[in-house]
Amino acid sequence: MAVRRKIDDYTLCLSCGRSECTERRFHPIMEKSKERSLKMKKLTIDDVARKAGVSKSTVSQYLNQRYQYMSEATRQRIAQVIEELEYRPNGLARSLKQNRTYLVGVIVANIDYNLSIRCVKAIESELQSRGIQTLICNADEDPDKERSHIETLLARQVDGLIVFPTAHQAAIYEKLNEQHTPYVFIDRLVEGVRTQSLLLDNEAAVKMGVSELIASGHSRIGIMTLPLGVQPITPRKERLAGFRKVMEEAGLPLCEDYVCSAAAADLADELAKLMALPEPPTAIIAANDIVLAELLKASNRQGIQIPQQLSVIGIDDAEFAQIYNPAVTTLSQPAREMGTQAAKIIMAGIEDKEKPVPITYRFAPSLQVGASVKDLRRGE
Amino acid sequence: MAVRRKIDDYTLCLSCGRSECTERRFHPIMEKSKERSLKMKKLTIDDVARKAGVSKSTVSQYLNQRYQYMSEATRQRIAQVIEELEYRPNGLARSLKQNRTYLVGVIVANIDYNLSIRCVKAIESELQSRGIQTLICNADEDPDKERSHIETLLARQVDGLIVFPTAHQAAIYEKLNEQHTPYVFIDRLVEGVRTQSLLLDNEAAVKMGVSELIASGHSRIGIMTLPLGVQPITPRKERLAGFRKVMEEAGLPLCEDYVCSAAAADLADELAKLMALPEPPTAIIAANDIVLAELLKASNRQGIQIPQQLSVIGIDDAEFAQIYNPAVTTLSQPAREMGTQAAKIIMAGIEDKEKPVPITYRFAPSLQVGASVKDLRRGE
DNA sequence: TGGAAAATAGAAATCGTTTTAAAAGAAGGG
DNA sequence: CCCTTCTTTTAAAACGATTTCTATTTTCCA
Repeated sequence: MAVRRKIDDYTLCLSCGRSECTERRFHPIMEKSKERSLKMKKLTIDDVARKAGVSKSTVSQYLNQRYQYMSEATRQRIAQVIEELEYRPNGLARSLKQNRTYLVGVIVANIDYNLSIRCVKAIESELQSRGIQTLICNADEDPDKERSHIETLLARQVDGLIVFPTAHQAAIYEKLNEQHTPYVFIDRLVEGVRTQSLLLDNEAAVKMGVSELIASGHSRIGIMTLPLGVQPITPRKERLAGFRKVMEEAGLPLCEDYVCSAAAADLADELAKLMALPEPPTAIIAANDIVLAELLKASNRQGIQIPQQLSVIGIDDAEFAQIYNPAVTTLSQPAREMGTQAAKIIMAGIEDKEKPVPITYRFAPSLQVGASVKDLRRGE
Repeated sequence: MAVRRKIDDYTLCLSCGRSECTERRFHPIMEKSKERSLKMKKLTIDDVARKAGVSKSTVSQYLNQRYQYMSEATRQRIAQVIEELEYRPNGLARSLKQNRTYLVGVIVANIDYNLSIRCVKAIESELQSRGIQTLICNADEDPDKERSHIETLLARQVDGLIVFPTAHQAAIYEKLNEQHTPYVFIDRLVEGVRTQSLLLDNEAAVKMGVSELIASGHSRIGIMTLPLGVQPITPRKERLAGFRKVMEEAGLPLCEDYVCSAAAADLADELAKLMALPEPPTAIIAANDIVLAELLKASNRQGIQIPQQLSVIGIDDAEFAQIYNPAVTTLSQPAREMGTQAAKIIMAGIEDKEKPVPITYRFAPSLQVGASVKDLRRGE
């Protein structure tokens, strides 16, 4: 044990419970540093200029790769000095003067959705390839946090914003329009705001799900979503509305008991109620990741066999859908593509300085066939 | 359908496949904006000063809440003008002058681990409560990306860095020490670098796992990890080494066939090989999220019954462990606490300007009992 | 060799703040 | 009524770059 506890000068083992550790657990011991006090002088462009024997304007030209303004010799000298000194220009000063930060802010409504993370990864990778850094903020479904993040990001002069909005705060976004800050919405819309948006074709997703169920002989189909609330979040609203419409189009009876919107914590109860009906549904569409998770957990606990007793189709990109036994059939979103496109659009907005026509891009879901749908026709 | 396609001026349905959409799918139509060209003049502190009839120094004092330098009347006047104009100070200029950005960079080795996200959420929330913004970067297990992220973040003058390192690039971090930029490691260590680090007590985790299995009568216990590689990543290395040690301490025979490190894609094969042994293990410890995911998927496909045929214990915080049927017993990390502490430590480094003594904090894992371990004693 | 054009270097203004030191005004005491 | 002593207010110098415009040097050609 001794070895493990000495990886560094001190290694306090929080699991050992020894009394000697307790006191200092979370109180890092500091020691005054002499060097720190005598203010570290930072390297500036002047230092480089002096050492290279040129003016700082020349160095600046070099930094911005305008080599036509200097002789080959100067160029090399500057390069060498920068190398030696390990000089790195101060991004703040640069951005201040250039009025460009090469920063794009991403505000995620809820980072717990797998979709968010997948989109963000795509956004980051696309932007990075263009030399832009991404500042990710999580609003945690709180409109106030969303607003405050926008304020902070603007104060930092970000070049653009990609937003998974939490609510319908049109006023904020109107202001962004006024000051010509490019922004796009992704996954969800904000009512009354004219800008570019990228979303799943939610109705198509529901339709594909229902079709799949019908093809397997189901007709008693239900849907579970999170609560709609006063300002319904786009995907929930569209998926629910889509469900009603699609069922009607398919000529299937829509039983209101089969349509349920409830908070995550209440979904288990709702499921129990559904299954206790004289005529329970034979299949349920889980309108998103979170609903699917609750649904699976609840059916484990309640001993509901999937798909023998209940067929399930999920919408979204939950990782666990593929891992669950049986694998859950889902309608997944082209998250990578959506993120990449969002990034491209925002870059167009930043670089072209032209006002884009508001467009809502709709992305097609794709069916990931699992084994969570029972084929009623063959009585499997 | 018509309604849905007109949420905004244009709504192109990417799922409908109509030929008319195809062309413009990803080519946002731009229109020249007249206003954009006549350069938006940004509101500055001068505008406020002029309108309030005071000097800009006074306004600046106001902005920094040093009200003792002005009369109550001026104070109110400035407040009002700022309100009217909706003036927001330029963060770049501020940071440049103050030599403080109120930005902390977080570099995540791999954002696909649930642990990463949970830590990041905790970090973000702790920092935000102190008025600090978090800039999250994903290194994607690529040391070059890690390095480049550090460079960019430093160029932006972040106040501190929280790093889930990808490899053992000591040199970079030495430089951080030299220039007195506070940073901490989390989840993994970098060999040869003296700083504060926060990690799971990996050995304790393995020990708890093995104990749990022994308590249920298992003795043929295996472990699966991702590849160790040339520069072994801390948790893998420690968990594997810990396993060997703990088995020995427990007086159990350690069969080398039961110890396997392989890439995610090869784990299914490895599992098949293990189960095909004349004496297959009765239990396996999955050393992290990814291994557990592959293990579960593979056993689904290979028809291996958990826990009847094989007991499983996972280390880490995979969401799907609780959702899987049966729920998987895991050793989970106190991610929230780790993140919060990392944030606190980095803030201490930033504010106290004192050099911390290098400490490696070890966090205790906790056992989440599921139903993935068969009790061999009762022949369950 | 003179002079114009091209190449190179440098001075100074600027970006939008903060901060310091000093000026101006008000109040109080003798 | 002048001199202190506070209280308010302001001017000016940073912060670390970029950029424009001018000055200097080279080069080249007649």
